[in-house]
Amino acid sequence: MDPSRVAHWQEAWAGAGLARGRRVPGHRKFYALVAYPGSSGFLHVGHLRGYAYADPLHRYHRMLGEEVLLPFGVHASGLPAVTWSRRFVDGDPALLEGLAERGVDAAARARLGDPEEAARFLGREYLRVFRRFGALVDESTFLTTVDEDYRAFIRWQFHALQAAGALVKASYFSSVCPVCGPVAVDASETDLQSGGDAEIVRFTTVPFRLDDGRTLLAATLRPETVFGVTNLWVAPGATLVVWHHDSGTYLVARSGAERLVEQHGGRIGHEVLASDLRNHAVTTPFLGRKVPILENTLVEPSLGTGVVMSVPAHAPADAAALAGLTAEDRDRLGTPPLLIEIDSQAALTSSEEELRAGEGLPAERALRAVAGGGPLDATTIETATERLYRLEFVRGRMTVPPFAGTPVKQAREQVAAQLLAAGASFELQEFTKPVICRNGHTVVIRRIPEQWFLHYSDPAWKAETQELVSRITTWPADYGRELPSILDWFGDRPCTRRGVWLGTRFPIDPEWIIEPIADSTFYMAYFVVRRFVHDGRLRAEDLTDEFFEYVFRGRGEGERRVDRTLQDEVRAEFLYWYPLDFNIGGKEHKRVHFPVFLYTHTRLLPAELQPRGIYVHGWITGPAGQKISKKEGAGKGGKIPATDRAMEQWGPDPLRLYYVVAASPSQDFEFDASAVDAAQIRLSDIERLVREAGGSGNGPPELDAWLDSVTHGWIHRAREAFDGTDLRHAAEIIYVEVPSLLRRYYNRGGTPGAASGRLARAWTLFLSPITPHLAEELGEGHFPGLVAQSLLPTVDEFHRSRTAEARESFLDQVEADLRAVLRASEGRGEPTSGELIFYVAEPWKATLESWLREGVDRNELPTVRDIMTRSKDHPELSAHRAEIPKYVERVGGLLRSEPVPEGPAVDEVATLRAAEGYLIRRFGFRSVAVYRESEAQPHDPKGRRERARPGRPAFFLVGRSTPATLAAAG
RNA sequence: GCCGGGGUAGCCGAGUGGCCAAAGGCGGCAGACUCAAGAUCUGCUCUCGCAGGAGUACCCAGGUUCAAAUCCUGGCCCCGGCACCA
Repeated sequence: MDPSRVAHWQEAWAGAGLARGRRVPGHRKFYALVAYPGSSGFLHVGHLRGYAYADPLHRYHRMLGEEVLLPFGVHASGLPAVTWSRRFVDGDPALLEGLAERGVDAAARARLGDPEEAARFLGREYLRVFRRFGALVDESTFLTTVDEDYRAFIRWQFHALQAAGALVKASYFSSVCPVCGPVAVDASETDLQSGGDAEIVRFTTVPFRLDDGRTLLAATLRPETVFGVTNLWVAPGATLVVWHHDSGTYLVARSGAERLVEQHGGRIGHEVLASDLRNHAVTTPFLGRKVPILENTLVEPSLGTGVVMSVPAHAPADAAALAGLTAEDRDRLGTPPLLIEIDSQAALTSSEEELRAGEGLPAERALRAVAGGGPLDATTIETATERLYRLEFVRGRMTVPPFAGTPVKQAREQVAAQLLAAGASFELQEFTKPVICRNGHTVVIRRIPEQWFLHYSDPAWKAETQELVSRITTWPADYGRELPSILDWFGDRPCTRRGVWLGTRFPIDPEWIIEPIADSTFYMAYFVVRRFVHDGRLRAEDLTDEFFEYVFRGRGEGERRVDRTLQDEVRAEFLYWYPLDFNIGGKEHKRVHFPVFLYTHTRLLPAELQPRGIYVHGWITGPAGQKISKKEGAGKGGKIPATDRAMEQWGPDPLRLYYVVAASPSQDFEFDASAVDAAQIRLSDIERLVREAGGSGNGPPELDAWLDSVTHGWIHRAREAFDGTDLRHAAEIIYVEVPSLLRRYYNRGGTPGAASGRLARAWTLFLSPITPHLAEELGEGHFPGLVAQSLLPTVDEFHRSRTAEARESFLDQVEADLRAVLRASEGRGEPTSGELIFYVAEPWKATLESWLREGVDRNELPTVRDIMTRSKDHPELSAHRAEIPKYVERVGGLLRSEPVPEGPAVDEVATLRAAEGYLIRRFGFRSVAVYRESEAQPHDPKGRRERARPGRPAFFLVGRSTPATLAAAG
């Protein structure tokens, strides 16, 4: 189609007010949305995927005569808009180029230094892109989460949650930049310069008392090995510091002390040289043994506390370090105690067995297994450690009292708990690598003493949400099975932050700003209200708690200042659109957004207003499956085109079809321009087929009947697919199957006429949900209004003829058989033309096959003897007694793997005769003759007629090489 | 480790007990059209086959079944999430 027509149709839809959701009492409605995007940069084609599902679904429902609403907003909360705005101010070249491409003028640019304005700008930009993609978004819903009315809504939401007991206060560990405030440490590095992939490790610190009352704190991930400590390690020449906490005096390395202060308070005192401790001994917890403090180059003072427990029996690094000790020191250690043994019953993998081979301490054996006779370098030690830790953690049991027999997994927790309970032990969290914030500061983990949480661990709330999960529909269904375990793990989440974020001030304590995830859990309800604000019928100051309590929950009298009937109207509107039919979002939402969305709804609304469905889609990735982000994706020359470039190159319809068909919705897929090309070609092919299909004449009646009948079939299946939100399957029917049906109609001798015109009309309508522009173009002049606002055809408009379908299936089978024979001979370079003679099976064979089929269904093939006996009562069979045994032998085994025949019997002779011309055209035969088996003898030099089966006529290709003639020629 | 999902033809990717030698796309081959290229259309694209068939095949090894890509057991390998991240 002419690309310039795209804008024309988009204007036509706008002009008809199609996108505007209307409440029509008595009409069914469909309300679904795409989880709103964050305002972090320009979109690339990957971001269109959600709308590639949402818009077709809405269009489908609209064409069922339902009222539909597809809202749009932008999630401006948090840091992304702040960062983007700062990048603008800093003159980021890619960003400026993006602005230039979009023709953003100086006046508009002047506002972008304000993060809130930047968020609004990006929101309008996204809206423009989605509109250009053909999505019918109701723009009266458009909002950002930093609009005043939205903030009023969020304030109500938090008051309501508090009243419902959903907010609690507790202390909390958070990643914080000491200068800029809290940051999110995650791979997207939205808030960070580097270190987004850092993980948090939780050390247990184990206290070892010196005789003078001071305590060394060793940091460990394996507190259960405290029973096997032979000594402590510190770095050679290390300097420790004193950490004063409550009444305790602890010795640790400086960076560890700094972390302890962040996480547990206290203060750092004077320095202590580790060499001064050289001749001291410390007392181990639990056992009270005296062990020495030794130096070891493997100790990294910046990790943990810089003090390490040595457990030579189970830690390869410690075992390896023994070799470096003087004989005198080694004597002081004594024999390393064994604490853990591997369950002898456990079935070990070969790699696990390998670790245990040989003699000596477990750590020594592991070292030998990994080193294989080679040197004990750092990598070897690390690998041995990793493998032994895993083995003992999974399969090991403690051998020392009081934990003898306890699995290591449990012992670890119990030891840590007992140490903590005894005091003088602390949990110490740290990153596995340095994390640097956007402004270049090192991010730390800090304890925040008074933090507000959403109390998602509340058993009653969780149970209610689980109950909701059991009722909702998810796509893919796997996600529904996964959700209960996600909720199981779901704990309290902090819902406020401090820092330079965008968001809404926490109404209970305005010092805080509500955290971005927490302010985007219930906005689906607010979109309905937003339309009234947009239309000027409500003002932000009207939106009080009383107002929302009434509108969303029917409680109280509402807000006095707002007109009563207006308030009732808003309430009615809310009750009309709710419950939400689908929340559509990328798979990144599976573990946070979707769960909290469900949580919030269960707490705020009654059962009948709970969401009905969640639709999860995968990502569009760059080459090699790389996730693409907004900041890198749209760059020049990349494989992932910017949205505008893609729309110019292909237009929206090929992209929309590509998205729907390219992969299952839940799959990620790599953007592939050549596949969009293919979609475009397919669409122009379809356009031609539809345009050529019109006409008034009739084709051969049996073919027209077939075309109507298969149209009945595909309409039924396409509707079913849409109803089940299986857009991909629907698209396969509409864009792959229908054209091939129409082509077959023509191939078989149908001509453009009334029948193909009926199909084309129905087809045009079904093209509309996924490729709406093309559908309008094809429907222009053929429908009273726009195609997009027409009703889809029903199956009743097309008569189903099983006879016609059976006839064509029969012919299909005949063709397949012919092709198989021709293919074999083509390979020998034989000519394909000649005379074709059919021999149609006699009815007695059908009777015989039905008997055999009965046997197959009972899973016991009748014997020839049974058949012969039974045939005595059937004259038409007994006349062929001589042929029966051979036939049974040949066909009996085949039946099992053949489909059960269905549909009415076909008049094979008449059908083949009617298809003579077709077969001549298609295969290039000189002539085609059809005989009943019984009359065929004079025309059957090779005795082929015996092969005839019901539905599978025998045939003979006259004038072809045969073994006999070949032999004669040779 | 825990939870979840996987390993399908040259590639991507459908497919959950028989209609599966396996949709669709890409790539490849042949033919048509064309001065030619491109585009488009048609057919083919595991192996063998002097007749509509046979053999082998959906990570590997076993098993259940009349029948397995599909169910079960074991193994090897891969991916995602694991908590505050929109």
